[in-house]
Amino acid sequence: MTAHSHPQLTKNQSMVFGSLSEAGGPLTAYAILDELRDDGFRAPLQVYRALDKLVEYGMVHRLESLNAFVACSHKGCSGHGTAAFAICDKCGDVREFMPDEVVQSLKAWTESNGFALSRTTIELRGICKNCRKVA
Amino acid sequence: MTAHSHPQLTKNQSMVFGSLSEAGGPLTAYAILDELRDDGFRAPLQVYRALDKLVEYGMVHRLESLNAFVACSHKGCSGHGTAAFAICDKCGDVREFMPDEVVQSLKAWTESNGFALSRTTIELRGICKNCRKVA
DNA sequence: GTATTGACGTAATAATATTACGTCGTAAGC
DNA sequence: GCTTACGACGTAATATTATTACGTCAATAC
Ligand SMILES: [Zn+2]
Ligand SMILES: [Zn+2]
Ligand SMILES: [Zn+2]
Ligand SMILES: [Zn+2]
Repeated sequence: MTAHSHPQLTKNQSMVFGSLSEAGGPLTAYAILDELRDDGFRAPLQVYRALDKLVEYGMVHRLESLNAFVACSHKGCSGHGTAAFAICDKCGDVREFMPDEVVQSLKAWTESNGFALSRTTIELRGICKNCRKVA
Repeated sequence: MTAHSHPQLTKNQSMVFGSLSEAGGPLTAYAILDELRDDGFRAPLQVYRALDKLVEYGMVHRLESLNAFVACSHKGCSGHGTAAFAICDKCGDVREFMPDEVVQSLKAWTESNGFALSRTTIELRGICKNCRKVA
């Protein structure tokens, strides 16, 4: 499997990914479980196992500050560099973006400090443009 | 209270802050609770309430990717700009730094996207310099 | 003095995540 | 063919993290 092909998903992985894609926003593991109960899901572990793989494949991102998961906004994506997330505390909207400069700058820090980087979390909390207008 | 003075801490807040300072690294809320049982702490809420205030005062930071808390490494600090954290997955060491360029760059993004930023999480996971030497 | 406020104590519960153990199907290895 | 190894799965139990609810108390504001 190359960096730009989808791995073959199992049934459970497909269903979890489908659930997240349809949602169009972040869901917690237990919210996904509830969505999929009618499809035969019975236990959290079924969800967590699928999520582990989907995150590994780069198709789903974990939002640490929400304890939630979101489908990658890059459609058909099977992995890309570090992403950042702007999370609206009012409407829950999540906007994924690729902050290249930021990543470069952090990389420079890790290199000059001998830190072997494996994973980066960048999450911005605040109020999105839309919600500010409504205010 | 100014941006650079310590607020007067309550007894519980002092104890929680003391516990975190002594630890010299991240602790979960329940680890703090265990530390403080001999001092009369009985329930999680006592810890969470103190942590809420300490985080508000900028004396303690929450590490989202660990669900843990760490005393600000800037001694006597009562609040500063956005910090970043390099977390070693081997030894658990946490290094706090101020990535000014990164913060500037993220700020630029928020401004050009109409996002009203309130809080920023930047956490790097990997292996620290020391642990790489030992390997 | 009374009302408001903020910190506190305690119990109960909710929400998130993992460990443990057994099953099944498939693909190698021989 | 037989066996072994592996990965995904099902289920139950449990661990870990966080919040809600409700009452007390002391300090301050009016
Ligand atoms: Zn993505
Ligand atoms: Zn919004
Ligand atoms: Zn700090
Ligand atoms: Zn280390």
